[in-house]
Amino acid sequence: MQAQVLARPAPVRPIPPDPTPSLIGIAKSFARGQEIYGEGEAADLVYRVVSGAVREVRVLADGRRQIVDFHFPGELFGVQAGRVYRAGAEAVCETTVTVARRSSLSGQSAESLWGLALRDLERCQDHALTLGRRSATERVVSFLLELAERLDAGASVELPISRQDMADYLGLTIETVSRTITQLQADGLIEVRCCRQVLLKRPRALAELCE
Amino acid sequence: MQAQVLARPAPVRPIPPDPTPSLIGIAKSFARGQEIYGEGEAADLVYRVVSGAVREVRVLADGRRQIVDFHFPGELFGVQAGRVYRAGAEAVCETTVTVARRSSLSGQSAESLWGLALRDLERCQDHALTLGRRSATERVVSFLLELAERLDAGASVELPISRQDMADYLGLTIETVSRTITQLQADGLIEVRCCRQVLLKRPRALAELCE
DNA sequence: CGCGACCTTGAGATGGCTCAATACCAGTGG
DNA sequence: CCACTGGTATTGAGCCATCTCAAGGTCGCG
Repeated sequence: MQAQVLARPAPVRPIPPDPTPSLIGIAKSFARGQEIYGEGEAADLVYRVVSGAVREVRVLADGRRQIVDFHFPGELFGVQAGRVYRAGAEAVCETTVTVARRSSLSGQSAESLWGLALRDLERCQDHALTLGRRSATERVVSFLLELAERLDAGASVELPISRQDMADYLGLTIETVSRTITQLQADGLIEVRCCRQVLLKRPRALAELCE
Repeated sequence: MQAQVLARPAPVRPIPPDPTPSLIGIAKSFARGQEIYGEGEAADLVYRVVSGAVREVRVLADGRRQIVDFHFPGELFGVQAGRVYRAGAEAVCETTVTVARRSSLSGQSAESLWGLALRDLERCQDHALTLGRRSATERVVSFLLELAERLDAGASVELPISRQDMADYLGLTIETVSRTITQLQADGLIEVRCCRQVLLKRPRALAELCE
């Protein structure tokens, strides 16, 4: 049985690393779990995470969920090719964003906007590889490593993300995620201080696990 | 046992629907299966399909393959955020493309390039939903429907794509793809004339199957 | 203290995988 | 013309990774 000191979402430091185009907008806050916009709504606004984290969600008619991406401080989201959001966006934890009209992007250089979309695309393709071809263990490990990198967290990762969100991102069930984490700990590869704080004890070995 | 009149790839009509930026380049042909560029190579060229079809492939160290996207006539591919291709590109069948230096894109408008990347991204997110949350039957059906639409093929889809490529795109094995198609035919939803030519007999029912 | 949200663990079921055999077709060479 | 080969597709049988269902634990909060 696992020690379970804290079931609250870990705070995410508001560090905008700003490789994205500057975008002035109105600040807005969302509570944990709150919807920022819904699938199918008119996509006339674009957003940028200031602090917290955002999930982009696609849902099937029968309720199956797939999180297609997370966004962390400094990142832009809500930009669409069409006039409607293809995925919903929700706050993963207490989150603040800035909002701007989409038209306010037109002044940006082609390079910067295009680069942003391309980076998202590449991350999505990595994700597709994970979903299509990796085992449960590989999925969880690659997720932890990706998160450590994106949050610039070193070896000690504070998960702003629940087991359910991990499962919905990784195409697994919550039970499988939980069991996998337990097993990784039993193997000495990670240490789970509390369920939202994970220490990557053997990053080299972890990286080898997923390729 | 299935009639199997033809195991050759179906030809893909060279119909560039040209919503993409005009891009003059040198024409080049590739044989079925031939590599156009490899994962990790310097990404200084961009390509456009003239006829045929192209697959973008990510491969794990142990050989597991995931096709992250297909490209059909008129579509651009090979554009990267970084300086290196993140996925390899291969000709699915006899294919001709035009090639240009990446720098030749800089004259294009922000809107058009950006829109292209965003469309690819949205398709990739759909793909992630399929890989993460749909059953084998749903995957195959959504693939057939997507292909019918992208090839503008109506109800009679000529697959330029082998069972193995379908499997590698859908995150399944070739056996599962084959069994699924057999079952769809037994259910009267499709008719397989030869293994590369599929008739969607009840498109409505098929669409309902995957959402 | 009791409730609700979240997480873990166990036992059994199952969808898709693995391994193996067979079939079909195109091309090649005798 | 046939035999043979290699690439592709289909089918079957058994297995296993993950899912489902169910129970219990931990924490934060009213």
